[in-house]
Amino acid sequence: MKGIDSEAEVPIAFPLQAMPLQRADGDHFRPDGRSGPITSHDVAQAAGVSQSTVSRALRGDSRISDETRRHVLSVAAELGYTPSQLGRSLVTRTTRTVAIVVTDLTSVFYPYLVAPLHEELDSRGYRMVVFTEGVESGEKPSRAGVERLLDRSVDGAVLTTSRLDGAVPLELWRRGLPFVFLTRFVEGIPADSAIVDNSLGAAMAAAEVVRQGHRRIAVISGPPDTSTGRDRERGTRAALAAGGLELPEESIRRGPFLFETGYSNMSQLMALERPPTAVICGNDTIAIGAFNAARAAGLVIPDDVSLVGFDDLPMAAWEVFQLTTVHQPMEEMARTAVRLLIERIEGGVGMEKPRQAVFEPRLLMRRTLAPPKEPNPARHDPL
Amino acid sequence: MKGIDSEAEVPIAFPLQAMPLQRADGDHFRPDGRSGPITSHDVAQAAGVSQSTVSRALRGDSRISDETRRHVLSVAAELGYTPSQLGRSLVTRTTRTVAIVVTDLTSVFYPYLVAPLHEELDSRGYRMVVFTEGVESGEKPSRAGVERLLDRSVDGAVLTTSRLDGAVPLELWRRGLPFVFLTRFVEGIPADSAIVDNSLGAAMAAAEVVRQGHRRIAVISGPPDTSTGRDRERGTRAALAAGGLELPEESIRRGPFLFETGYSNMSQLMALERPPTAVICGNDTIAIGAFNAARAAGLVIPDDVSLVGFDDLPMAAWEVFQLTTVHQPMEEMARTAVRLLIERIEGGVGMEKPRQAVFEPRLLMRRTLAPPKEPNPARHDPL
DNA sequence: GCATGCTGTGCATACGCAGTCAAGAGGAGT
DNA sequence: ACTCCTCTTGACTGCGTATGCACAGCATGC
Repeated sequence: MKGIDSEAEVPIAFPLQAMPLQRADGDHFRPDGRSGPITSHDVAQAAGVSQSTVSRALRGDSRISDETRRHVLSVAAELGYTPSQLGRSLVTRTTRTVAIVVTDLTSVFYPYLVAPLHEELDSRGYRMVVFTEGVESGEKPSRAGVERLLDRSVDGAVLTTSRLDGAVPLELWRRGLPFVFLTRFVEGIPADSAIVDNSLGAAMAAAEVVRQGHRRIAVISGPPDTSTGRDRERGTRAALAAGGLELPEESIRRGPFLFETGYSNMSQLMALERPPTAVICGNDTIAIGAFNAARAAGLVIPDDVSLVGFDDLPMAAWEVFQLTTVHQPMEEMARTAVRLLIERIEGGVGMEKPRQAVFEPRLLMRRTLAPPKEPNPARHDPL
Repeated sequence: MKGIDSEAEVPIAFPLQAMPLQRADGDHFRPDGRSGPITSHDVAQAAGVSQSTVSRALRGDSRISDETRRHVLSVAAELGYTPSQLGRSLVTRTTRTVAIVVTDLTSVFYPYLVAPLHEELDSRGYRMVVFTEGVESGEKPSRAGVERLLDRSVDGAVLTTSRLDGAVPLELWRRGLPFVFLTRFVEGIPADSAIVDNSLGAAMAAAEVVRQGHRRIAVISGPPDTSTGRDRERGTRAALAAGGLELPEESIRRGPFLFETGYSNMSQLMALERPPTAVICGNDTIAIGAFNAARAAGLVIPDDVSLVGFDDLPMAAWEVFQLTTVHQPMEEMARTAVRLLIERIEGGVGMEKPRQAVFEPRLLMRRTLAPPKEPNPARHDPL
C-alpha cells in the first residue's frame, strides 16, 4: 500500500511513456520567431498567402479556390493553428457563449437542468458559463454578478434562479441582454420563459390528497419569494379550499428548496400532538428530506403519514422512496429555454413580444400517498 | 385554474410594473450617435478625457489624480459603462476563465465537485466554463472539444473526467495549457493533480468487510479505464488477498459509475444460487443503485447482504441509506485543485515539476455493513 | 479592340482595451 | 532665469480576427 504525501511535492511515481510526449518550446514553432500561440498571420506567412485568405479559407468562404483552401488548411493543421475565439468575438460581436445563472450549485435539482442545457447549447455550437447569483439575503443586486453578464463575454443568459424581487433580470433587460427564464420567472419583466404550470400541478397533487380522504394536511412549501414557491403554495391552497379545507398558518411551513427544510419541518410536524396524516411538499428535495425525517422517527410511509413532492427527480422513482409527485418535463423545458434564447440572440432585435412556454404538469402516483389509516370521522363522502 | 398554452405565444398575463422599466433604444445612449454598447471611448468623450485615462481611472492606476478619477468614475457610472472583457482579454492575453471538463453532467456526484470549484474560482475572480468530454466510445479525441479549450478562451482547465487513454490531457499538455487533474488522473502526463488515495480507501473498506467475517464477497467496480475504477479495484483485491480471499472473475462486475450499474448488477448477484453476503461498490452511486435493487428484491440491508460504497456523498448519510462508505474530502480536493491550477496560471512558466496532492480516505462506519448472518463454517478466525 | 463580368486574392481597417512613449504643467533646486 | 524632476495626461499602437473594398487575371460578348 503506498504512502500518503498529502499536498506534498512528490516525484512522479510513474514512468513517462515513450510516446511522442514532447512539448514544443513555448507552444508551437512560430515562423517569425516570436513567442506565443500561432495566429492566422503565422499561417498566412507559412502558406505564402495573406491573413485574409487564411481567415476565409478556414471559415469556408466560397470565394477561395479549392486549391488555395486545401493548401491553407494543410499548413494550418501542420502548425497546429487554432483560431482565437477572442479575436473572433471582438470583431463579430458575438461570443457563442451563454450564461447559466443558478443559486445553489449543490442542489440535486440542478444536474437535471444543467445537463440538458449544456447538451442543447453544445449541439448548437454554444459554450456554457455558470454563474451563481449571490445568495445575498438583502436586495443586493450582486453588482459584480450583473457586470459579469454584461461585459460582452456572453451572448445571452438562462436564469433559473431569480427571486421575485431579484434585480438581475430587470438590469439585464434594461441593458438589452437576451435572456430567458427557466423554471422560475419574475413578473413584470417581459422576457421569454419556459416553466411548468406550478399552481396547476400543486393543485392536482393537493386535490388527490383530499380525494384520498386526508383532512389533517400540512404543507412544507418553498420560499415565498420565488414564483415556484408562491405558485405551488397558491395551487395547493386552492385545491384544499375546493375540498372544503382550510390551511391554518400553523400547518404551513416554508423554507428553501433543500433537504434540510423537509427534514427539520417534518420532524417538528411529527412531534405535534395531532400530527398531519399527509404532508404536501414544495418539491422533491423537501419531500425526500421529510421522508428521511419520518423514517428517522420510526414512521412508515404511507401507513403513518402520506407524502407528495413536486418535480419528479430521478431519485423520486428509486425503490426506497417511490415518491408520489408531480412530474415536470425538465429536459424538454431546458431545451425549449435554449431554443427561445438562441432565437432571440440570433434573431436580432425583432420579436419583442415575450413568449411563455408553459408545460403541463402530470401527477405521478407512486407509493407515498395512500388513504389515512384512521379516517376522519367527520368525513361524509360515500366512500 | 389557468389554462395551458404550451409553447404558444400568449400575451403577458401580468401587468407591467410602473417602475423605471424603460429600456434604452439600443442599449444606452451613446454620445457619438452610433449604436451598440458603451465603450471606454464613449466615456472618454463624455468626460472630456482620453480613452487611456478612462482605462487607467477604472483600473485604479495610481498615476491618475483623484479628481480625474472621481470624475471619470461618475461619468462611467452615469452612462452605465461596463468594460468589455473581450477587449481586455485580447490585450492582456488572459481571460480569467477556467474550464471544467466533466463526462456526464447528470451524475449526482458532480454537484459536490462543481459547487466548491465554482466558489473557489469565483472568490479568486475567475469564471467557470463547463465542457463535457464527448463520451465517444472510441479514441476520438473529440477534436472540437480540445479546440474549444485551446482557442484562447480559457486560461486553464480542471479535468475531472479523464479516461486513462484519453487524448485530451496529452494534447493540452503539448499545447502548454495549464491544467490539473481532479479526482482522476492519467499516468504519464506530468500535470498537477488532487486526488484521494483510492487504492488505500478501497483496501480499508474491503479489509473491514473481511474482518467482519464475510467470505462470499462480490464487487461492483467502476470503469477499468479510469484511474479511480482501476485503483479502487486494485485496493480491494489487495485487501481481500491479505484476508486470504480470492476474487474470482465471476464475482466482479464492472460498469460506469452510475445508479444503473449498481442496480442491474446487484439484481443479478442476488439471483445467484449462492449470493454474496457482502457487495463492495466502486462508488456511492453504484452502491445506492445496489441498495435499491436489494430493496426491490425484498432483501434487508445489512441483514441479508452488506454493502459498502466510496465517496461519501451527502445522500449516503440519509436515514434511508446510512451507507457505510469511504469518505473523500471532495470540497477540499476541489479547492486544492483550483489553487494548484491558479498557481500555474499566474505563476507563469516556472514550476515545471508536477505536484500531486493525495488526500487521506477515511472509512465511515454506518449501517449497511454487518457480520454475515450465516458465518462461513470454513472460518477459522477466533471470533 | 474595348467594355463588361466573374473569380480569387490582398490591403486596410475596425472591434475595445491596456500599455508604451512622449509631452505638458508645475514645482523645486541652483 | 534655467534646468531637472515629478505628476498627470494624451496620442498611438497592438492584441487576432473578419470583412469591405480594390484590384489583378482571365474569359466573354459586342
